[in-house]
Order: sequence, then structure tokens, then C-alpha cells
Amino acid sequence: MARSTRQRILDVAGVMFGNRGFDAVSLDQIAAEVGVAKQTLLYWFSSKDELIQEVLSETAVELTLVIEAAIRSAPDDPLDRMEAVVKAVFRPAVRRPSLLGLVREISRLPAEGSERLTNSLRPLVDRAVAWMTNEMNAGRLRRGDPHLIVALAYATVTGIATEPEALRVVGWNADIVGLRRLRGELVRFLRAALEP
Amino acid sequence: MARSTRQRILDVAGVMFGNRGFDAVSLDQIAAEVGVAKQTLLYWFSSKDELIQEVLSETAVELTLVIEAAIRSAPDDPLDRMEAVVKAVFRPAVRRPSLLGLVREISRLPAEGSERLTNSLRPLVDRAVAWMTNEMNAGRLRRGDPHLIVALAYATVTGIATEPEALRVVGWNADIVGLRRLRGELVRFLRAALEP
DNA sequence: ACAACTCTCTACCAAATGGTAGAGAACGGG
DNA sequence: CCCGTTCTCTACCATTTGGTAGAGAGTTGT
Repeated sequence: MARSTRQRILDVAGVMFGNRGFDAVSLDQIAAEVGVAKQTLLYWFSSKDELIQEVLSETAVELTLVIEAAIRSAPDDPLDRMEAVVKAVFRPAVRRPSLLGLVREISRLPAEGSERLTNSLRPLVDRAVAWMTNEMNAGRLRRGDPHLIVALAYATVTGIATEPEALRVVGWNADIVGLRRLRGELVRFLRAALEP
Repeated sequence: MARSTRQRILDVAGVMFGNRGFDAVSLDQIAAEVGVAKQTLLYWFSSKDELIQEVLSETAVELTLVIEAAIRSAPDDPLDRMEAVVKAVFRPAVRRPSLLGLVREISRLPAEGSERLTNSLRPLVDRAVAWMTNEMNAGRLRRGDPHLIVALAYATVTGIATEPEALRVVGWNADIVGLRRLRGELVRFLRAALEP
């Protein structure tokens, strides 16, 4: 088999935790989905808590890489740059809806566990805040509290990507056309919200 | 005791489900928090599923009332009206952070259960979409797909109100000053996003 | 006073949970 | 060939889960 057992467990656990929540998914269910015995999970990860820790830090790394790559190759204009980041995150988030669902799971984890995760994402956040402050001072973004604006933009993207129910209520379809329209509307929404 | 046992159970269950998720909370824990035996819960609600159904429909009714009251007494200008609704939702949502957390819980429930809930909220959504369409045609709101704009505004409000972790990462404090600043920033964000 | 009803309790139960102990297959290096 | 390591397994365990059975206390209507 190409991917190692450990990696397959991480992948499956990521999807299941992200979609249904940490407590709602049992080790037996994950094992069944992977196609191994539960004890194989406990060989690779000494407990359920360690498993989700690994899943979360893998997710954090993945998101960080995607975002940083998007920033590096993005144009200089702040709104174009924001658009590039949103599009970069949107692609994997839609292909794997559990991705951002996992990030949201953090707030439900015991404090010690979530601490590590938020710390690993903090540099990214700090950079975003500093960058936004600069652009505001340069008059290229609407003025406001950069910390809260970053949080609001994050909340918008994560919220819309993790709540298929809300989208279903307004009659949205998850086909390719629907996805493109959603992404376009999301980008325009954020552009309007951030324009000076 | 003033509030009936049934009502106390509903209140406690609402808070616990909203904060920690349906599967993470056991009937024993709810019963202990209420101060009764688990079997008292099962006397009032024949199963855990029925309990959360009741909690959710109570939440839906509460939200609907709050929003409709805000709309009725709101000014005519669409942005002012939107601001009135956001402020009206923000107050109970902050006093009881589980409120919007519960709404998010819907997407993790079995389809049949979430169906009823989304149906009970649908009239509200339909009215919002129709209203937004009118205002767009009158040139008083930025043009766009009204369905998706409604979903995006909802995602922003719900996202920001249900993710204390995200706010902690950007150094936000949950005191009264912090709350007012957050509410102000949220309203300005949405205003900017919706302005024509 | 008595019957009926409302409400909460103790005592259980089968199933599922996260986790332990340890056997055995597969395999590479000496 | 054999020995140690890596990996996955079967068998088991204590605890917790949602849920049942039924007793008994309090209240109400007649």
C-alpha cells in the first residue's frame, strides 16, 4: 500500500473529526473506516487525545503552508492579496470540508490541547494583523481595529465553509457552478468589507 | 421552585449542548447540573434526541422572536435595519454563548431532525432574502446574489459569536469594553460589506 | 377517604467506550 | 538461520452510555 497505515489513520480521523466532532467519533468507527483493528490505532497513537492532537497539528501545518504560498505569489495590492489567500484556502476547504471544521473543533478541546494549536497558528495571525495595520496606515484598507477585522474575516470564511446547512436553507447547490458562485460572492463580500 | 423542572432541564441542556456539542454531553452530566436524577430527564423527554429537538425548537422560536421584534421597531434604511437586527441578536448571543453554538449544532444532527429546524427558520430566511432583493433593486444595498449575501452575513455573525478561541488568538478580551468594541466592529464590517 | 395523576426516585441493563496485555506474522541484518 | 524490530491482530477490562422497570411521595378531584 502506498500511504502508510499511520497516514491513512490521520487522514480518515481528520475527515471524521472535522465533520462530526471529536466526541461523536469513536476509535472503533475510525478503525472500521480505515480498515484496521482499533488496537492498530492505539499502536500508532497512544490515546484518542494524542490522535486528535496530531490531526490538528497536521492541519495547522497544511493551512499555514497553503496560506504562506498564496501570500508569497500574490500581488502587492492588499485586496488582491486577500483575494488570493481566500481562494487558496477555499480550494482545499471545499475539497475536504472537514478542514476548517477541524479548526473550529479547537474551541471544544481541553484548554491544554488547544493551547498548543493556537500557539502554532499565532505567528500567522500576528503577521496578518501587522500587515493589515500597515495597509490601513497606507490608506489601502478601511480603517478599524486590525485584530478584530482579521477575526471577522476569518469568521466569515470559516463560517461559510463549514455550514452546508445554512447554505442549503438559502437554496444553494454544492455543484461546481455553485462553488464558483459562492467563492466569487465571498470574495466580493470581503472586498467590500475591507475597501477603504 | 419558580421555573419548572422541565424548563430548568431545557435551559441547562441548551447551554451544555451549545458549548460542548450534542455527543460530548451525557444525560448524566445534564442531570447532575440540573440537580435531579437522570431518570427525571427521561420522564420529561423520552430520549436524548427528543431533548435536543425541544432545545433546538425553543432556540429557533427565541431567535425568531428577537429578530422579528428588532425588524418591527427598526428604521426604514436597510443598513440601519441590518444593524438593529445584528445588535438584537448579539445581546442574547453574548449573554448566552451557547445560543448560536446550538444553531451550528444543527448541521451535525441526523438529517430528519435538522430538517424540522431548518424548516422552522426558513420563513425568516425567505423574508430576509426577499427584503434584500427589494433593497438591492432600490439601489440601497450593494448588488449581489441575495441568497448568498444573507448566508455570508449570517456566517460572519455566527462565526464571530461562537469562536472565543479565534478572538483570544487576536488578543480580544471578553469584558464589557471588549464586547462593545466587537459589536461596533462587527456592525461596521457588515455595513461596509453591504453598502451600495 | 380514596382513587387517579403527576413527578422524582433507586435499581438495573445491554451496548459501546477508551484502553491494556500479549500473541503472532512479516521482515531485515548478522 | 535466527534474533530483534515493526506492525497488526484477538481477547479482555472497567467505565460510561442511553434507556427500562417499577416503587413511592405529593397533590388533586370526588
